[in-house]
Amino acid sequence: MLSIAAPTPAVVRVPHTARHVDRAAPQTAGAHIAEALKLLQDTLPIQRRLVHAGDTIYQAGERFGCLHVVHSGIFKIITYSADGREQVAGFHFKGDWMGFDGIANGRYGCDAVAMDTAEVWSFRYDTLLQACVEHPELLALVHAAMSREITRDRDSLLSLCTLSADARVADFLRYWAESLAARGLRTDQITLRLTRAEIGNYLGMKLETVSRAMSRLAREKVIRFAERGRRELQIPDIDALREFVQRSLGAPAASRTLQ
Amino acid sequence: MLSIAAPTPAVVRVPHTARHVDRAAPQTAGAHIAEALKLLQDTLPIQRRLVHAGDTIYQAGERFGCLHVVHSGIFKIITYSADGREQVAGFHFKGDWMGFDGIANGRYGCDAVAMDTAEVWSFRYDTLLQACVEHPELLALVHAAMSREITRDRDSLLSLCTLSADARVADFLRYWAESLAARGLRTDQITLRLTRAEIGNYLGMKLETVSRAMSRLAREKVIRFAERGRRELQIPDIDALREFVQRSLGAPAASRTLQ
DNA sequence: CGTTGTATTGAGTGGTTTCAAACGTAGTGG
DNA sequence: CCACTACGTTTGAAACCACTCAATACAACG
Repeated sequence: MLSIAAPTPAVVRVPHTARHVDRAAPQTAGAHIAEALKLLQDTLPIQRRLVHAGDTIYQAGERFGCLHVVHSGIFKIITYSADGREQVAGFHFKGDWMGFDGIANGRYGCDAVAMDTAEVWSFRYDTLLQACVEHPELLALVHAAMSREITRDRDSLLSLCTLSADARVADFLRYWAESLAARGLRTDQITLRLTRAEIGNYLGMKLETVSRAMSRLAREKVIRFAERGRRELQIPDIDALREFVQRSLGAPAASRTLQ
Repeated sequence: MLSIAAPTPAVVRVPHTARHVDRAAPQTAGAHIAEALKLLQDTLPIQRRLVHAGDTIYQAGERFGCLHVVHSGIFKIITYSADGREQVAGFHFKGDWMGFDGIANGRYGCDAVAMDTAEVWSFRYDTLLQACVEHPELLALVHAAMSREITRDRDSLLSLCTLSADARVADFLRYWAESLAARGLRTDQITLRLTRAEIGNYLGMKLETVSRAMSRLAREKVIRFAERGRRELQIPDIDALREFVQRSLGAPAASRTLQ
């Protein structure tokens, strides 16, 4: 009997809400990240690179040799299917690593593209491994980053599979705002450097659906559009986004749960 | 799975051992996996565990301490959202590692549940790290496994976001069959130890939709149901599944591409 | 043989997509 | 400065795919 449906966690579960809120404390926000970057700086030969919006750090199929850490800016990850479908697979903020997917078969499996002016630190994978022998903290850092990426991917999957279009957009904005907050960046006035089409691609819906969802979110005052264009928006209260997701879980064709 | 390039591994190779007889294999199928398991056996104190269908290896929230490698059987991974939604997030076959998600914050982020009688090898993470200092191949093994998991998660995302329900089911069956084939197991007669509800949960659709999709696949002779029940099925030709996916890409609401 | 859990199938509803038009913003050059 | 263009966004109406509800069928088990 596989009783999957028991929703009451037998063990202590760490809600992702708690994780991020901890780091979002005004002073300590981004503290780990700063430490991590410092550790890298102290133990490895770094190749710094400044890039502009649209520049690619690496491309799918390219020979793997380096791992990359975001020092500033935001990057998007794009994967391709064998038949050419393209998919925005994730985003990487300050302190995030990129390129892990290349380790297994010696070639990168996706593109990493800068979304604005950014700085990235690159390290040769083999020298990184060597340095890890003397500095175990370094290895711990890498493993934690990979672990987080796996967890994050699963969260995306969960959002995709269980939420309606509107809720998915809300959840995406929550994720984006929290990612910024965790790094001590402003969340009340954010500028998405993504088109509706890209957001839709990432969330598995069409651009019109994204647009409609955001209009609805604005109508319900969960987000607000800035004066300028519809590209920058304000998120007065991140919890309001969470509540919106909860609300939309009740009514519509949402419950894609087991049983 | 990118069509782009030949996968020549740049990572440290384990020397070929003469004896690695994986039962019923086209010679090389499952060869690395056998090697990997042997390496583990030779370098680490293993805790072997036999489990039955429904048994959990670890649960979300439980303190992280061990990594686990599937020696036989198939496991499913289940994640939960803060509000209790549950999500089948992936499957692990022979040679696959489980538990990476626990590294980052010291607690597992999901459940790992056996789908049939299975054997799992468990290792304490800290002793694994120690062994890696003397055996760099071991570290390469772990990193490759994490890397593959990240890539696999992205493939899931891509399938979810760009394929119709029917195509998603076909793609899932292709993935399942290939996972078996890669380990030298039979693919012409497979028994899914999943309910339609679980498949639907994994693929982001309802059980009825899964059922209808499979009926359609059977009608088009891409799959065949065995005499017994509708649980075991035959896949005469894996490429037929691939072609079905391609076919369904042309017509319907499929092109969720950018631009 | 009834019970239970799972699978199949149909009919109707509804959420997303599709198609289409209009609007806003930014950039360019007359 | 104002066309003019290009690109992205918004919004509407209709079509479609997947979901919901419901009934039936099937297999395993006590």
